[in-house]
Amino acid sequence: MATHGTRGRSGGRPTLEEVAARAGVGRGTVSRVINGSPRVSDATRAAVEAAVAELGYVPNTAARALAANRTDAIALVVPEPETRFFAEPYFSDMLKGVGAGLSDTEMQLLLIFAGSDRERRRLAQYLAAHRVDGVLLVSVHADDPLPDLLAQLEIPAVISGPRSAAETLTSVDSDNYGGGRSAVEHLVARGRTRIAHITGRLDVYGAQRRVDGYRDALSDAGYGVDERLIEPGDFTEEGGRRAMEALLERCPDLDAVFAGSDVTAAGARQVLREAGRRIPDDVALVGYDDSAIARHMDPPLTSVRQPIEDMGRRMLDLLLAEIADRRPSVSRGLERRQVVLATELVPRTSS
Amino acid sequence: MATHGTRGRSGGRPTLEEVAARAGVGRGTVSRVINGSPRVSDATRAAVEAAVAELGYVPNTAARALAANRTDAIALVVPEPETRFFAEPYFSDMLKGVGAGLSDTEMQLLLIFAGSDRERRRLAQYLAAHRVDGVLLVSVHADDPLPDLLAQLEIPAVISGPRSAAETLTSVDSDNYGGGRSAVEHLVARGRTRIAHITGRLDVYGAQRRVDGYRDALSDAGYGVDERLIEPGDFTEEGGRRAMEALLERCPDLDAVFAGSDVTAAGARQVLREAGRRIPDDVALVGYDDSAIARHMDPPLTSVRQPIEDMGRRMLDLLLAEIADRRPSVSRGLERRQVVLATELVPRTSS
DNA sequence: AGGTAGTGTGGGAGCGCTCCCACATGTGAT
DNA sequence: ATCACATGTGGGAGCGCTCCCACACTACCT
Repeated sequence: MATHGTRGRSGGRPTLEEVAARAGVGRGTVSRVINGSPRVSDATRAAVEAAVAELGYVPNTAARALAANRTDAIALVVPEPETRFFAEPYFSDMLKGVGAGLSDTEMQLLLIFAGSDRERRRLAQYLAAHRVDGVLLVSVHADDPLPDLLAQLEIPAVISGPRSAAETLTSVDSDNYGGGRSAVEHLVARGRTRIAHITGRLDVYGAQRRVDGYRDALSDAGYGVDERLIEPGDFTEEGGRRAMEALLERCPDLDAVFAGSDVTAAGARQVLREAGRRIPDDVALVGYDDSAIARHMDPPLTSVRQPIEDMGRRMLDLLLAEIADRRPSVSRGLERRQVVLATELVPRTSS
Repeated sequence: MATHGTRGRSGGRPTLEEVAARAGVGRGTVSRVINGSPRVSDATRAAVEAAVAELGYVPNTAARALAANRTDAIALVVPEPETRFFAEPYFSDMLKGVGAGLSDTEMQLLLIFAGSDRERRRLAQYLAAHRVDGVLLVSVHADDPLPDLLAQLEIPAVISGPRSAAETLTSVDSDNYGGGRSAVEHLVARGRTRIAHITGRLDVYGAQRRVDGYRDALSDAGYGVDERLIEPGDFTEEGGRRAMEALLERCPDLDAVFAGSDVTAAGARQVLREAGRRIPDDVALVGYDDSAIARHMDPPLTSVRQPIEDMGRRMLDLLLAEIADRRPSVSRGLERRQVVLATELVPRTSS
């Protein structure tokens, strides 16, 4: 009997070995049953399952992780301060989609914020320790080093919104170009001719694509693109206000505004109000995201809906597939996947 | 050379053994340095640290967890659907406090929602597998079985808001009784005499305590307690509306309302408006939580502030202490701790 | 000189799994 | 009967740590 190394465990949790003894089989067989291997006879499987139930056996994750070199956990990394995470419905919707997909799985989801430098260092450490099998990365800016770190560590990752047209990571995105187009086409159809655009942060690729859509739709409609009607914003309300003020001063004759986000639109709306412009009579307003704020705005805001929850779901599926492909089985260098989901314009009374 | 069990590791991450070889010391010594044991000479420590840096060594968490029987992770369990979590600033503030405290630590925080039955089963499984060293439990109702499960599994836990006066778990709470009192005292000082109360969910102990404070403050002020002025709510806006309607019908002469939460106050405000009562001229209104909504309400809402972020911080500290006390060292059955933090009335124009 | 502490240090044993080789045993084709 | 091959099964080895015992060495007392 080992008087050694028994370290205070007092008949604690049952182990595989104990289940095996109880079921009258070997350790390997129990492991096979637990992991759903088909190479077990029905009778044996039943016996093992009975033993598991009787003993209340629960696998020891640490031991499994050590032996199998995997963690059964993935991380949702948000390279933003927590405040933004809670303020923007984008993130919570995405989380909802991921969570829904995860509930069919044994996988555990970790939510990691990497807004500050300190948090980023922690994250780097965390990833270096391979404490997750894969990473979902949302809201990444063009110059973010995180994707490269992930690649270097050979950690499967899926990104929401490619960093550029040449993105190497698997990505899921909504059709920002099409979304931009549809907003403008809608305004054109409503008879607007002087359509301004307050962009999102231009170091976010999706924001650029919306601008592209805006330009092309205007060209296609036969209106030229007046560069003075384009003003950079940053997705925030304050940014929307500033941009709207600049636009109003520069082009007082504008009759429509396509804002880079609903929050931006809210900022623009305030300035328009203060300037005595009625919405939609004098100026039509279209937002982006179709978040709760759009429905509650006065007047309700026309907005371009992104299927964010679906995006989360798709990201998860792709990540799980990539993780599965790295497992002992064959590593058939998957082609890189870039999934793009359609957007949809939701018309309301602001336009 | 082992041709066996080498399982595809191709000069992967360095191990303790490799660091030891590099530094010219034994495995145990490296472990001691990594874990900050004082029983290492300065020269040896320096040599090991150099080797660690050169090799870029990062401890394998799974191996550590297996050998030491701990996970270096704690969970923040929210027994609510995710939607509520994002909707109520209470949770995000608490998360902020916990996160701040955690950044000084090696501990990892997991956010777990247990709103649905399915999620609760998953959680139970998760806890049974001892995948966390401790649990922070927020927003627990009186009949929740979770605390008992935790106790049975002998997992250290700290609860925000005791379930009753006889709470056995370590808890951190704000002074709900005092908060209730201060709201009423404030209204009395403002000359109000017919003060109604829309309660919170009464299966939440804190909501009961606010009622107690309300009653005692009224008694002390020399006004009796008119039971008809007390109407149960449930912390929601809709509940506030319903309660306010009932109150107005039953006691049209009321001149003040103390609501169980800011959101409830928002609901009450709507009904008061519709009934043609001016705030604060006809009816003074006081909320609870001092959330963002209080500042943005029209008119700005007087509210009782709870130091939620501090509460999160304190909960974390207590949990870490409890975890530390279970470690190999002496287990000196700590006295149960019930921490109560002060609340503060923030007067605004609604009263 | 002989104890008796206290420091550092090395390394064996073991944590509870997964992986995989070895070995049955059971088919069907030759 | 003989070989081939699939199907089940047991158990050794090893994942990378922590814990702790054993054994130096050094002091500092008797």
